[in-house]
Amino acid sequence: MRNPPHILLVDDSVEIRKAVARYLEKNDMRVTSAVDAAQMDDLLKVGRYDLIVLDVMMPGEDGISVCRRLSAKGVAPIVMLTALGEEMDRIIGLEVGADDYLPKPFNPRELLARIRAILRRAQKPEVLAGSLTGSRVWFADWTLETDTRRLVAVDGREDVLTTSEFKLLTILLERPRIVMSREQLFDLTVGRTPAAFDRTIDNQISRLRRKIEHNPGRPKIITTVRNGGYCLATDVEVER
Amino acid sequence: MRNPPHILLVDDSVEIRKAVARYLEKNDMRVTSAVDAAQMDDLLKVGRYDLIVLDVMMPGEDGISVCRRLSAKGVAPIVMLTALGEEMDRIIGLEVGADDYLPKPFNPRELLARIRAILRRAQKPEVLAGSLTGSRVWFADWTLETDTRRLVAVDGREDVLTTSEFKLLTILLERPRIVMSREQLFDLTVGRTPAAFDRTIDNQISRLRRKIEHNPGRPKIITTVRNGGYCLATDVEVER
DNA sequence: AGCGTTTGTATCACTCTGTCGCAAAGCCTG
DNA sequence: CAGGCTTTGCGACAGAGTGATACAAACGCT
Repeated sequence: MRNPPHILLVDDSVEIRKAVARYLEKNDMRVTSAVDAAQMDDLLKVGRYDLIVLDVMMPGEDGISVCRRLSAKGVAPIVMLTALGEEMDRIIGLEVGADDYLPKPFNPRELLARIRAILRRAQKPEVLAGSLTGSRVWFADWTLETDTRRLVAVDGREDVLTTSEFKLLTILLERPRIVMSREQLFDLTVGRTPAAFDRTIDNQISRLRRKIEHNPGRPKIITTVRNGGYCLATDVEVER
Repeated sequence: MRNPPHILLVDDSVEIRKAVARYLEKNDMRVTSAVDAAQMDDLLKVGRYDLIVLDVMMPGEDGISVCRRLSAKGVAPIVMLTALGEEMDRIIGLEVGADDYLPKPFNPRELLARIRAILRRAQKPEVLAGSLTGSRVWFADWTLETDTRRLVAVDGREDVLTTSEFKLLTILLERPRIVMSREQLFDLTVGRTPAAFDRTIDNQISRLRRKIEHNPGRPKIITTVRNGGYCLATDVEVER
């Protein structure tokens, strides 16, 4: 996580925006505010936030709809602010994908505590999120130049990966030692959910192995996990 | 996450344990209960849980202390149950490292919702070898390369373990000299509770022994504990 | 449009793993 | 110590999962 966590606060009330922003800033957080969903979208286009605090009752697109939209994309964890009422049930039911909610009126201290709790939880996976763009990546005895998609071995051998081989390898390199299901890999490479019995990933892995494994029959870099998927079984170092 | 999430419930009241367990189980979760911190520690020694529900008021070590201890080790996310409704205590709960809290009396639906919210966020990617990831493990006269699942003997013999053999062995290596029941082993390898009379683990053990025991008929590394389970009967050393 | 390359689908052989069943081993009772 | 019961070990088998090949479709380049 970047040092002071950056909170995006969406609420139509000036008083609340001011009060919450001041309180959170006093407690080592950065706060950017938006009055409604439209303004929030503009901010999200250009910036990254660690957490979004979202009012349910807003003019224009309401908080529940916004929340459903955002959480599907997994932009950032979301805390909803709700007036006591029926909506709360829906939020508690998690149909919308919020990570927590707080009934109004709330104590800013409690908001702070909840934000911290969520950020703390979100911290772990953060490590994996780094993109490899424009870097050089070392793994096993290969170096991958991510801008040219060229693979260079320590012994001088070299090879160029195709687009999808590269994409697949990159995804694995970003998550070393983590078992990735075929479904996840398909999703991350193609961007869709695979049909049942789709063997595309198997094939891509097979082709990738032919290029990077010393002995493709006994793969050491990309291992198979039966009923699980595939796993990059080496350390990875990124040179920026 | 392993299939149905496994919840560890710690509360000294029988009624609460029963009610909560029944409700959560009805909603596709597995629940294991402990009456106090000591019993909880025993369970944590041999099993893995996706989330811990922890009562604050307990005889023996109290919930706050337990929570501080566990959250420092990052065993699992924690939901605290507190009888005290005042805000102060709630916040203390969160600052002590709980991931959420719920004031008693609570609606089981709400507990379920919060548990789901936390699990969704916590979804830890599966790692092949748990705490042994990326290391080399010495035991008996074998070395296990956790990267490649390769076993190398001092005399040069070597072998490659299958995914489930590897998983099983890893689990045992992480708990040397501790008797693990078939149920626990099944849980940790497959992620579910075994059906009655399931012989899967027996078989896996048998296959594992064929690979690692000098004389599989007289096993010295993995010993059988009648009516107990199996136990790794050697010292283990991990080389990073 | 024509060519080579890349990617998806179908298929077959092989491995892995859960289940079944029987035999062996362990335990208890008398 | 025999007999009966329970628990465990292990071989056999079948079904599912996976790797590799072959081929067809899609793509990109000239």
